[in-house]
Amino acid sequence: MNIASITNNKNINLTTARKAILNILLDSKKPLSYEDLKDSLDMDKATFYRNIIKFEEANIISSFESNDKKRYFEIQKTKHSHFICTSCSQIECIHENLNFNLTGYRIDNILIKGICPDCLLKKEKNYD
Amino acid sequence: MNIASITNNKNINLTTARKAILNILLDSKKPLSYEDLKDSLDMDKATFYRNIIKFEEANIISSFESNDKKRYFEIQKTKHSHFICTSCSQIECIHENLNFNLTGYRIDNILIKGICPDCLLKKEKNYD
DNA sequence: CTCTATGCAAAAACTTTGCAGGGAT
DNA sequence: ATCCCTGCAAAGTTTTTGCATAGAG
Repeated sequence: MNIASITNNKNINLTTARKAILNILLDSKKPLSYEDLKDSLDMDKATFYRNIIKFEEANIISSFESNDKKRYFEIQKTKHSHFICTSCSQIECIHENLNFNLTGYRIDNILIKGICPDCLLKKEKNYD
Repeated sequence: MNIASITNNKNINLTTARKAILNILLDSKKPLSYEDLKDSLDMDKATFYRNIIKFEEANIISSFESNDKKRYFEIQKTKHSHFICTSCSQIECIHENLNFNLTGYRIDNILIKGICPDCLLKKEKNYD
């Protein structure tokens, strides 16, 4: 998987800025926020966000808001869902198949919020 | 279901402002944003948001960000998930049981993003 | 040349914080 | 008397917009 194949037939010029964004997201194992990305990116935030809008319109990347109120971006290399711990704000990719039938809907991504096993254990220790 | 039973044993004084917020959310069939609520609420936004933080800490209400970048609040009367259409931004409550086993996790709510049947049909008509 | 992409600065949208006054116990 | 709650104004955070310049085809 490479950025040329991703942007193929999508009407997206692969500028230096766009390549930089896509390459980092492609290499990353987890979704990244603008804050995570900005030090590695040599571009203005306006350019970043404008390109993000383009990528999302073209269904090249997807984003979701995490517990820390920041938006996280990713290229979905394989179909997966996300678990967000509302206690420690950790984001986990869930590769288990979550199957349910919402007939007629196109499902793009699934966000599950709750408490992760680690935080659940800590809670038990503190309050029991 | 009433607000007194909801706040029972939760260390939350039921002030006028708090009753107002909870009553509206309790009556509503769908999640509401601050913008949806503000005209019906006679309080400053600071008071609103401070109380929301309290309610969330007490697990009385939950919130999620929708496609319009706004935060939507609700009291979960019955366990359900939400579907957000990234095309028309509509929020739907999904009462179907989504079953998968994430052992060790506490799951509080599930957000599904995609395209709703109406928007899918419109897309087909425009582009086929 | 024309169209698209970029940087910079300013603005926008939503939420939070500081502080001082009010109310309840 | 203390503690919690509130309003107002100001600040904070993330994202978007306007405008002028630079670059690609």
